[in-house]
Amino acid sequence: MNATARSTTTVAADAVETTAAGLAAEISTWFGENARDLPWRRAGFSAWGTLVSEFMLQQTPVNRVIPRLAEWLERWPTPGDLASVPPGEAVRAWASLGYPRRALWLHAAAVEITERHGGVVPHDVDDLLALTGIGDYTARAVAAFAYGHRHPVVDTNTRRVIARAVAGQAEPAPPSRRRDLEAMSQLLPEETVAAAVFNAAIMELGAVVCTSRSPRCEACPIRDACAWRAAGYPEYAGPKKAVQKKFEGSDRQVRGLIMAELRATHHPVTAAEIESLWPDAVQRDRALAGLLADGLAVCVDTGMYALSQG
DNA sequence: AATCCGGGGGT
DNA sequence: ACCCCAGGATT
Repeated sequence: MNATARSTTTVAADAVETTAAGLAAEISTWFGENARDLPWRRAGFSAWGTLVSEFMLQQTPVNRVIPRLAEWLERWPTPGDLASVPPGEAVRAWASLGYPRRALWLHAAAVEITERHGGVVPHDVDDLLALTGIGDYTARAVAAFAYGHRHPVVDTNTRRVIARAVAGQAEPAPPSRRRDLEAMSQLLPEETVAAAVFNAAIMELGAVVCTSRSPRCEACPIRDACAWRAAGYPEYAGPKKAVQKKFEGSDRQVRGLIMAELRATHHPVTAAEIESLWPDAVQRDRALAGLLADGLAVCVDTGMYALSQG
């Protein structure tokens, strides 16, 4: 059952109206009064800034992104500025945001924007999707937030809010591009500006109120319309998410140690220095080989490694 | 559809 | 200890 299907129910005057339009209006009003003051919400924030922020926010929490974003935009205020430096500089400046190939991909996207789009971040979702490292979420987020275009934007927060408020389930089903966009389209206001606001508003609600664990339902603007609440907060019955392997002792940890060493120095790192980072030679070699294959590290001489020079 | 890919903070 | 985080690419 979706919000539209429940819309025939007459509700008390002070209750949240449970039409799609009513839900969107309530969430957007709440957002207007409770939105966090984030850099990418400042007036005049550039489309390039939005794109950089969205890359950084791919699996890295807001609070860790903010300081790096400021550094990046001061150093590389346009795509052309980033495109003009070696990719290794982007990887170094990425610091410990995690998943450093995002830095490589962001650099590649900057080059593509410079070469194919005259240095202007494209408006068109398909043009954005064609850029390295930009997928379904980021393409729509840039089009909607940087340029105000009307597109459904679906991130993990949005998926969770819809799963609860509309579908009455504790957690969203595994991501499905078509289903997720369809569900969000049902809620998205027709009017362009209202749509852009709502895209941000529902994400914010999921980020600060309708959180994955310990949701703050008492502070939720649509608690009276929430299907999950109405159903008595049933537990999630769908397929279990795969338990991610523990970080300690993983290849990812070893890759991270090597990358930290490469970032820390401005001269090539020797094989001996890399050896000192991890005792297991097989795993160490596998990690280094992976970094070389990914282009995150390069072999500048026999047994000498560095960040990508260009 | 499943796996891989960092790192840090909340519970 | 375990979970989660404004995901995307690859197989």
